[in-house]
Amino acid sequence: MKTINIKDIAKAAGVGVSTVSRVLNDQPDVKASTKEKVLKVIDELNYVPNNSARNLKRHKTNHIGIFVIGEYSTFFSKVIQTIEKEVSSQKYSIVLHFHKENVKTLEAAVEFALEKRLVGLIFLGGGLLSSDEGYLKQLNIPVVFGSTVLNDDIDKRLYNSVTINNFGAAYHGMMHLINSGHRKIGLITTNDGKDNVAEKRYQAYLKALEDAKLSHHAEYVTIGDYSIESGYHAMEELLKTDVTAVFAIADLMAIGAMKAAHDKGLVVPNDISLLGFDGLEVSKYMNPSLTTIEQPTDSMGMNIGSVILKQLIDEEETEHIVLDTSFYKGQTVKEMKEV
Amino acid sequence: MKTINIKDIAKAAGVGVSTVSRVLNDQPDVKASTKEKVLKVIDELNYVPNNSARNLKRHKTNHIGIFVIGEYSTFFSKVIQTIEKEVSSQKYSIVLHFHKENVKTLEAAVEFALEKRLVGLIFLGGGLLSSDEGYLKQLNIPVVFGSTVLNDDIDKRLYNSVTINNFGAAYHGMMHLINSGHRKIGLITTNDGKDNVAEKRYQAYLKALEDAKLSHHAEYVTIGDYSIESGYHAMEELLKTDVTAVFAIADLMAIGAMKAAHDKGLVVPNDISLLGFDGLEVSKYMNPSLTTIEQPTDSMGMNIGSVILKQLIDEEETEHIVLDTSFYKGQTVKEMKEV
DNA sequence: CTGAAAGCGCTTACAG
DNA sequence: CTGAAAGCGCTTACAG
Repeated sequence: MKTINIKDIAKAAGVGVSTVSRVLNDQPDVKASTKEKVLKVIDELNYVPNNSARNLKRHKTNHIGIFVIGEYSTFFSKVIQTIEKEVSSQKYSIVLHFHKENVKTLEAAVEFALEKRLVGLIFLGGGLLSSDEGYLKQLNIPVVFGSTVLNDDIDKRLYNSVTINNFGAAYHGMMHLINSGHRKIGLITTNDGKDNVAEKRYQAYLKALEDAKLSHHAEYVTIGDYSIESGYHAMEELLKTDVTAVFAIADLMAIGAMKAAHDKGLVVPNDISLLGFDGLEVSKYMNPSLTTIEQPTDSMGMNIGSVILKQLIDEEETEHIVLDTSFYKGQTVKEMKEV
Repeated sequence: MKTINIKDIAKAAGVGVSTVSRVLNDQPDVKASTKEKVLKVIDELNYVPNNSARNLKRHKTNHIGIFVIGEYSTFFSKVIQTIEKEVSSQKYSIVLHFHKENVKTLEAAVEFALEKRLVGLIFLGGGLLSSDEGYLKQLNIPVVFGSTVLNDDIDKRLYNSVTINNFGAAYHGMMHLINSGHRKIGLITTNDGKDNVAEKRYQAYLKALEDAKLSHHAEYVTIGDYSIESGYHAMEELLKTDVTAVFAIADLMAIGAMKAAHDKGLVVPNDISLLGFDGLEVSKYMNPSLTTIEQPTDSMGMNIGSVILKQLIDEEETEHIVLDTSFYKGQTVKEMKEV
C-alpha cells in the first residue's frame, strides 16, 4: 500500500503541487474556491504531509527536546505534562531524554540536539557551569532551563530560564524553624555538586544559622540522594544527635525522615520537627501533614512552555523568570516557645 | 553558517557520497582503509547526518510514540523513564503525548502516529474496546499496550501487551481483608468506563464478596478519580457507613483515605482498615505503612521496551506478557479474629 | 492567483 | 570495493 503524497493530491484536485503546498501551509495567496477544493481532496484521501520531507526543505524539525538531568521526580513529571500540552497546541512535539550523570551534561545535550535536529531544548534540573557557555553557543537554538541553578558568569542572552529562588525560599523555611524556637537544626541534603539546587538550599541553611548566631555542627548535616529511602537513613543518623528539628531539602526525603522518626517511636513534631521542600501533594496528606516550601508546579510548566514558544515563534529576547514559592504550614514543626 | 552534509564529507575524504553513506550505515562492503579515512573526516568536521533526509529515503522515522491515556501517575512516569532508556540504546527516540479524555482515544492515537510518522506506538493506561480493532489495523505499526485492560474480541496478532492480572491481584487483596475477618468492606474506585483497570478491580471486589457470601451494599462503593484528594472525599462518605475496611483501587486514593480517617480522629488500622493498589514507594513510608498490591514498575517498563524493540528489529510475532504482582503486607489491615 | 522546476540531504539499485 | 545518478516528498523562488 503506497502512502499518498502531495502529487496525488494535486492530480486529484486538478491543481499544481505548489498550490497544494500553499493550502497545507495556510498561505494567503490562494483563491478560496481552490483552497476548498484542495482541502476536500485532502480530507477524502486522508492525506497527512510527510514531516521528513517538510523538515528537509525547511532545514528544521518541529521537535522540542526535554532533557531531564539527574533524579526524575514526581515534580518533573507534572512539569513535563504541562509543557507537552502547551507546545503541542502549536504543533510541536516533545522528544524526551533522561540523563543520569552530572558530568558532561551539556555535551550530551548538544549531541541529543544535533541528532534529533531539535528546534528548541528544555533542561529540567541540574545546574549550569561556567564551562557550559561554549556548549550553549554551539547549541544555537532556543534553550530554557527549568528548575536549574544558573551561573551569573554566563551571558544571559544565551538562554532562558524559569526558576525559583532556592536560597531565599530555603532561608525563609529555616527562619520559620528558628523563629519557632529551634536551636539545633539538622539538614538532609544531597551531594549533587556545587551548582545545583541542593547547594543553594544548603547555603541558605548555613546563612540562616549564622544570622541567628547558631553554631554549625558537621554532624547535623547528612547526605541523601532525593529518594525516600535515603531520607530514612539520613534521619537515622540525625536521631543519634541532639537536633530538635530537621530540614530536608526535598519532600521525598522528608517523608523518609518522618518514617524513620516514627519507627524509632518518636512523635512528630513533639519529639522532632520536620521541614520539607517541594510541596508535593502527597506531603499534605502525610500524618501529620508536612510543613514544606511549595514550588509552583503548574506555573513552572506553563512558563517553560510559553517561553520556548515565544522564542520559537516570535524570536523574542531571552527571558529569565523567577517564580514565587509559598510556605505551606503543615503540622510537623513544633513551636518551642513564644516568638 | 552552513551545516555540513554528506557531500562535504565525500569531498574532504576524496570518495563518493555512496561510500560515505555506506560507512554511515555500517555496511560491510567498504575497504577498511577507506572506512577509516571517512570516519576520520566525519569526526574532524563534527558531521551529524540529517535524519529528515534519511527518514525521507527510508520511508520511516526512528520515533516511538508513548501515548499516555487518562491520569498521569507516578507509576507511569517511572515506566516511561525505563522505556526511554531501553529504546534509546537502539537509537530510537521517544515522542510523548498525553491524552486526557477516554473518548476517541484510538482515533487520536492514529492521528498522532500518522503525523509523527511513528514506527512504533506504546499506550500507557486506558482500555481497548472492540470498536478499536479497525484503528489498530489502520495503525499498521507495532503497538504495545502497557497497563491496559485488553479485549478478548480483538485479534491478538494486531498488538502486543504487557499487563498484570488486575482481577486476580485485586481478588487476592480482597481475600486478605476477608480472611482477616472483615465483613463490611468499602470500595473506592473510579468511573473510567467499562474497559479499564478500575472495572477489573471492581469486579474482583464483587466476586470476592460473593464468594465469601457477603452481601453487597451500594453505599459501600464510592467513586474517585485516582487523585489523593478524591480518595479523601470518598473516605469521608464511607466513614458515614459501618464499613470496617476499605479497598482503594489506587494507592494515591488510599493515601487520601487514610488522611480522612486520621482527620476524623480514627486510628488506622484499629478503627478502620485500608488496602491499596499499586505499591508506590511512598505508600510504604506512610504512617502506618499501607498494605497494598504491588505492581512491578521496572519490569513493566523493561518489558514494554524490549517487546517493541523485538517487533521493530526482528519483526517477531506479537507477544502478550502478564507480569506478577506481589502482596505488600503493611500495617493498615487489622486482624479481626483468628483465621 | 497558479504551476513547472530546482533542490533540500540522504539511500540505493546499477554499472563497473 | 566504489561512484554517478535517480528519487524520496516536500517548499519556494520564479515566471506568468
